[in-house]
Amino acid sequence: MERKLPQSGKVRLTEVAKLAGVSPITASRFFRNPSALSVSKRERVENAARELGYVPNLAARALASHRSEVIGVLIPSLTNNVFADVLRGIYDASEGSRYSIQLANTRYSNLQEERLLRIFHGQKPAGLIVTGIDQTPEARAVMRNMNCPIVQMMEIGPEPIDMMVGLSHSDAAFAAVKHLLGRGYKRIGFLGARMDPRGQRRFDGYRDALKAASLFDQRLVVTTLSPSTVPLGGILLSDLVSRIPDVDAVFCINDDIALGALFECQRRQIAVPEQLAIVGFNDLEFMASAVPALTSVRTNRYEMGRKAIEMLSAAMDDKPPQQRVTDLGFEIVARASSAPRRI
Amino acid sequence: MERKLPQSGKVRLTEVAKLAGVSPITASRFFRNPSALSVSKRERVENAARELGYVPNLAARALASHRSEVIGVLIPSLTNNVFADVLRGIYDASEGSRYSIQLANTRYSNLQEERLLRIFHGQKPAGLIVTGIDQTPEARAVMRNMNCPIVQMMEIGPEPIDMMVGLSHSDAAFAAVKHLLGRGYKRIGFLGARMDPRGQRRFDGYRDALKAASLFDQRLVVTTLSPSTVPLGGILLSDLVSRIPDVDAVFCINDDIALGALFECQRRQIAVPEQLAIVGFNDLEFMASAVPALTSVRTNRYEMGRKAIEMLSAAMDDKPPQQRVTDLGFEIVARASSAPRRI
DNA sequence: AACGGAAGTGATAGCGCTGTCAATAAATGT
DNA sequence: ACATTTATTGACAGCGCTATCACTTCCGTT
Repeated sequence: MERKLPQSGKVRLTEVAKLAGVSPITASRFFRNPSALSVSKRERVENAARELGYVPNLAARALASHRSEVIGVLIPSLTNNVFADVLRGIYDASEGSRYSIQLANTRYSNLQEERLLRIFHGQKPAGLIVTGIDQTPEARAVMRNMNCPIVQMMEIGPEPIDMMVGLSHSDAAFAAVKHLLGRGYKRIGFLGARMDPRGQRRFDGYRDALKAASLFDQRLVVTTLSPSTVPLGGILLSDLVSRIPDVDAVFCINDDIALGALFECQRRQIAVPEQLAIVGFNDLEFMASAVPALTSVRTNRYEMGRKAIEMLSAAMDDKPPQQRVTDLGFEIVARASSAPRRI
Repeated sequence: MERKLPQSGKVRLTEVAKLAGVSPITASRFFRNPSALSVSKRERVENAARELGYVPNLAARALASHRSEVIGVLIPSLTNNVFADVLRGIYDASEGSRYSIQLANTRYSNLQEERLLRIFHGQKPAGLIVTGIDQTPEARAVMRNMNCPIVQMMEIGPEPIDMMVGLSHSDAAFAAVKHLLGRGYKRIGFLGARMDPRGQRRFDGYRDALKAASLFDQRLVVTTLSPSTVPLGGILLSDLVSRIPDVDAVFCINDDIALGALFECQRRQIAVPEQLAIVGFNDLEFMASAVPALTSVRTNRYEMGRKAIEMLSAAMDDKPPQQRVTDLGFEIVARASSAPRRI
């Protein structure tokens, strides 16, 4: 905790330059753009840096160069498995680049999001990743002021702030329900929790698919604003089957709810899929293992994280943007829990 | 992306000071330690800062003060549910403080950990949180050089680098296996994946408990270095029951493996717990929902994250350390999957 | 041979803030 | 009334790095 003593092992760029026999600025260039150096100096600096164990002072770099090498990432939840995969993609892709990730949790709150954006704004990040497409006008205003490339991820929609990578949750839900309809199910319930914007859009897809088949019935919809958990899936299912005994399938807003619903069926001796088909959303790893294996909608979450960073990197390096909106799509992974209905 | 033009809204501390009619250093003090100012100047600076929308330049601050307000956090995995809870605790506790979290993923690699520590070292973090207690001597050397408070979390053990918060995984595993023994199970298998240090320690607890009862049998142990997943739990269980048909219980290295094992039992029509008891580790939310509900070892992960930040904060504010090592303990949550053995 | 231009290098001057210590004003004690 | 703290404030000097521009080669051209 002492700060007065000169740190023993402190190695500055100047030391590296001295050992390499070049000026500090040349040593600096080695780290920014090695190809600008002659081969001989490049090697000399490289060796000197290694020998001394030089670690650049990022604060000094940021101060002198007027830009931090930070990518801000705003996600609504740290608990939700879905974001674990996205974050892994983000961290993997950012590794090796000179950018570091600054993560913040909005907790599904627009106000929190605005607050965090203002904080990021002061840090002059090199890039920004936000979740979803429902930022408030105030939040959008802050972002436009930030003067850095921005990726909205998880979802795609109209009016990107800058760039987008994700999928259409309503299309995906629509396809999942179509799948159930195609397998002969007619009384298809909806189990929803949290009901954040993406959840809402999944509901929209569900509703539209059923309306198109003239099979929509509001009584089949069970939702809550509580966060999604596996136990909650059981509760929602209980509510549905006790009210509507003839329901023959459920589309769950995500896999946790689907798993909870499956367990509840096991508990109530409801045969899946003979008496009730189950479809989830996201295709987490456990879906394939469950008994019966659970149908789900695969989303490319890891890829989404990677792509977000790639799009940002390209923009930060002033590369021409390939496309502002990347649709990573989805895939209905049909498993036993939605086998074709007999009878 | 333009950097040549003077940023329009750039407000420096100097501007704030000028508007407030004080020297820059006084304005600076307002942000570090407002109580050092007279009431009148304090108000003047506060108003000036608000009026101009001043946002401090963190890079300049870090450079001048020789310390960043960053807490580095090293975790081995972003996918593992366990860390989601810990991270939530960390982010929740750090919110509102002036510290920001810098997260990095070691991927269960000591080399990565060393590399990341060196990077952090260059950033002069205000504090550091690392996972586990098995840092290499090199990593420990870097940390000792870092001149900031450090918390090792998840586990406790001898020779803390600085502070520790966690639990004894061997004690917890020992207790879990004792629980099974107490319920009348005798041929207790071990399903292990990843086998990171904490997994190893859980195995140690398992082995010691069985050896104490003279029931240890190496053939009951099935492990792999592959990462834990739910499907893998099924594979491990298959291996075990096909080789050792008379196994009557399994202690799983974590809940994902336990869930996979349960599904495999359902698939093979092995009655749980009548033919095979199952115990997991961590008590993730789904354990209580499963059919039958799965016994597990509850660990206080969220609390662990919070506590790590609290310990760091206290140390960073030069508060006297309460205790260097905090044992958050564990609790055996007995559920149907380890009901007392009949017969 | 003289020239323009590219490639490589270095000198200078800060970036915006805070540590340090000196200076002043106010408060206290004798 | 005087000396001596104590509370406030300011001047100065950098933190470690890089933007900028100027300078030196060393080419290939005409």
